Amino acid sequence: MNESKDFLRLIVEEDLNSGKYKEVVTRFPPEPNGFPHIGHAKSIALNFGIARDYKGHCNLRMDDTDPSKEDTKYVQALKDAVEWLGFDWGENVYYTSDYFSKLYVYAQELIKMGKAYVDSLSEEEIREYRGTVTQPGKRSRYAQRSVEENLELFEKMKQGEFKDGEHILRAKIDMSAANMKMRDPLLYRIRHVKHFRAGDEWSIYPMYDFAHCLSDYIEGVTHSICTLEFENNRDVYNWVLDTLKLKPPRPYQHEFARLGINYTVMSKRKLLELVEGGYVSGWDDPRLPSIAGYKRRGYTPESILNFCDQIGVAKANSTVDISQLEFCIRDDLNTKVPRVLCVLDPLKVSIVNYEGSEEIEASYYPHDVPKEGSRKVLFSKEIYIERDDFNEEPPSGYFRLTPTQDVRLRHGYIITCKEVVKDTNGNIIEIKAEYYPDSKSGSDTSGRKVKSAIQWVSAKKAKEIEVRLYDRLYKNEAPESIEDLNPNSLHVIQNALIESAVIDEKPDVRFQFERQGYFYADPVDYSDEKPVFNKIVSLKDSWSKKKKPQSRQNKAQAKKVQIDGEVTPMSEAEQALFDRYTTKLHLNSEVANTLARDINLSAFYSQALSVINSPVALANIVSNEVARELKGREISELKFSATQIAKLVKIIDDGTISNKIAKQVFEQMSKTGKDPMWIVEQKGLIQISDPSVIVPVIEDVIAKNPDNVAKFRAGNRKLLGFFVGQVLKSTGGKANPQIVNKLVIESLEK
RNA sequence: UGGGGUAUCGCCAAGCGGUAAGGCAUUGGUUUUUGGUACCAAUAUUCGGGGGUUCGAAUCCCUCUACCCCAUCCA
Repeated sequence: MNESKDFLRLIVEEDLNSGKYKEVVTRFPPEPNGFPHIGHAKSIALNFGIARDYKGHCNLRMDDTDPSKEDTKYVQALKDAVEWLGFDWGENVYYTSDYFSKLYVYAQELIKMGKAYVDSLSEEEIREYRGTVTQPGKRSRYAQRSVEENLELFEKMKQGEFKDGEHILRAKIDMSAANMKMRDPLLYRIRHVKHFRAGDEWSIYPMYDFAHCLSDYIEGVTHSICTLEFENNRDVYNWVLDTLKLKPPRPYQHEFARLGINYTVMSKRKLLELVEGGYVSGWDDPRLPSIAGYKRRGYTPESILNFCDQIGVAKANSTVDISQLEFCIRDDLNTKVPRVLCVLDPLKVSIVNYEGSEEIEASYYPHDVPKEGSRKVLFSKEIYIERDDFNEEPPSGYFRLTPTQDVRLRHGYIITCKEVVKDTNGNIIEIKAEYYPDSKSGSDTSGRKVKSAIQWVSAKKAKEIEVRLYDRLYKNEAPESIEDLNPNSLHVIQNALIESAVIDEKPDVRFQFERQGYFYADPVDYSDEKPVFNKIVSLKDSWSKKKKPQSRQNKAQAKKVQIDGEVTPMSEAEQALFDRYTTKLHLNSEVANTLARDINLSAFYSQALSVINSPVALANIVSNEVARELKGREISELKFSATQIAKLVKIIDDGTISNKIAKQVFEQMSKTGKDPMWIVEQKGLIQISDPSVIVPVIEDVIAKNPDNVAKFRAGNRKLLGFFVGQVLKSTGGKANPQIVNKLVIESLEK
C-alpha cells in the first residue's frame, strides 16, 4: 500500500510533535443540500482517516447555514454515506445551526470592536462597490454608522423587522484588498425562511465565511481541511478568528484538490440535473458516482476506501482514470465472492450422444481463492452456452468452440461441434454436439487438450433472470453537458439464464459470473419471481483488447510548443546598474539581472561589497540565498547583516569552509543572526581538504557498496553523486566536495 | 489585467541538494479447467520551457509558459 504520507498528514504530525495541539480534531462538514458522491468519500476518508491514524476524532457537521437549499433528507443521505464507509461520528452529529446563538454573540462582538457594520446598500450596489479583480472596490456610505446604531440595526434584523435584502452585516476589512474575499465580506443576511432544524426562530442567517471558522473553533477543530476553491477564503477565516482574539488553540485551514474522475461528472449542479431531468433513475442510479449509486451498483465500501487511499491527496487539480476505481472493486471482490455460471445471450446446444442427467459438484471458488463452498450443477442433454463462445469462422487466436475446435464446459465435459443448425435467415439457432464421456472435469482420462473452458447452464434447471449491464454514463472523457451522455450506458437483458443454485440457495448477494464480471443482486428490484442482477464491473478482458487495440493517441507528438513571453524591460536605473555589474564587476548577466531588478537586493549587495571586494562570490550568494530570505520582506526584517554576509564570503574565499557548508552556515545565520565564523567554530564545520583523511573514508564507502561500484564501473556515471554524497555524509558534510569528487573518481577507476 | 494556487510517465502520485518510489493503464512471459487471479519482467538519461548558483539541481535563485480558483446576500 501507499507508504508515503500525504502533505496533510505531514502537517498534522508536525503540529502534534511541536505541541501545537495535544490531540487532532478534524471534521467532515458537508452542506445538506445534495447527495454525497465519491468526492465526498475522499473527504470522509481523509478527515476520518486522519483522526483515526493520529488517535484524535472527527466530527460530522452539517453546514446548514442556507435554509433555502437545505433539507433533512440530505442529512440522512450524508449520515448513511459516512456509516456505509465504516466511520463513526461518535455521540452526535453536529450542526452549524446549533451555534446560531453563539455566532450571533460573536457578530455583536465584532460590531463592538468596530470591525463589522450593517450595510444597507442594495444587492446590485454591493456588487458594484466590490470592484473587479483588477480594480479596487469602494466602501459603502453606511460603513461609518456608530457601534450603537449597528448593534441596534443588527438586533432588529434578528427580530425580523426588515425585509429580505434590506440590510446586511459585513466585516470591515479592506475594500481595496487584492484578495476579493477580503473586500468587506458579508457576514449575515436576512432571510425569512423556515430552517429545517431551527424553524422560524431566526430571520437572519450567518454566511459561510463567518460561520465555518467559528464552528470549527467552537468544536475545538485543529485542522480544518477543505478543497482548493476555498484558498481565497482562508484569509477571511484567519481574520475572523484573529480579530475576535479567541482563546487559543484555534483551528487552521488547509486545502487539497477535489476528486475528478473521467467519463463522469462530480458537481452537485450537474448531478442534480441528471436526476431531476430524468436522465437517470434517481440518486441511487448505479451509473451515478453518488455513494448511493455505488452502493446500489454493488461496490463495497472497502473498494471505495481503497480507491481513496490509492489516489492520494495533493494540491494539483487532477482527473483520476476510472480504471483505477474498477481495479479496486475487482481486487476486492476477487477474493470474496462465489463464482457461478450465467449465460447472458443463450445459444442452445444439444449433446446428441448424452442421455439422462447428472449432478456435478462444482466449487464456488477457484483454486487460488482460499474459501470453501460448492454447489451442484445439473448436466443433461440440452444446455445453453454464450452465443459469443461459438464461432463458425473464428478469427485467429480464438480459443472457444468452433466446428473444428473442442471446448470444455466449465466443471463438466469436453464437447465437440457436430452440426450447426440455422434458420432460414442463416442465423445460428442451435449447435448439435457430442461429449467425450471420459473427459469429465476432475476425472478426465481422455488426454484431450482444449484451449478454454466456457460457462453453460442446463436447459432443464436454469433460471431466467434480468441482468442490467452498465457502461460509463458519458461518452466523453471530460463531459460537459447532457449532450455528452452515452446513449448506451444501460443495457437490460430480460432473459439471461443462470444456474439454479444462485436463486435457490442464495449463497451470497455478489457473484462473479465466470468469464464475465462481478454482479450484484439488486437490493430494490430483486424478487424470487424476477431476480435482477446489476453488473458491478467486467472482468479484465485481454481477448477483446487484442481484437481491437485501442487507438493510442500520439500524445508524444502533440508536445506543446513553448511560447516565450516578453520580459518586462528594465528601467533606466536598473539598466545602468546592470551594465555596471556586467562590465565593471564581471558578474554574469543572469546574476546581474536578478540583482539589478530588485532594489532590495542591489542595496544589500552594495552594502556587502563595501566590506569585502569579492564581487562575483558575493553576487552569487546575494542573488540566490539572500534573495530567498528577502522574498516578500524588507532588509530590516532580516536577522543577518550585509557585513555578516561579507564575512561569510570571506571564509568561503579563503577555503575555510566549502560552498556546501556555507549553505548550512547561512541557514543558521538567517535563523539566529550569529556571526558566520562563530557558527563555524561552534559546530566545528571547518572543511577537510587533506586527502589522507578523505581517502580512507572513500575506501570505506567503496567497500560497503560493492553493487554500486560495479554499476558505476559498468558505466552508470550517475552514481558519482551517490558516492560523493556518502563520503560527505560520513564526514558530517565537512569534506571538501571538490576534492572528494576528484578522489572518488580516482578510487573507482583504478 | 490584480490576487491566490498548480505543473514529475497515458492517469494518479512520492520526492524537501547526493542512484527519479509506488499504484493504475499498457506490453511481453510463467502458472491456470475463468482469455480472470497470482507471479516475473519491460516501461521517465529526465521532472512545463529557458537561464543561473553548486563538485552535484526535480529540489535553491531568476525568468517565461500553461492550467485552475476569486467580482452569489451559495458553500
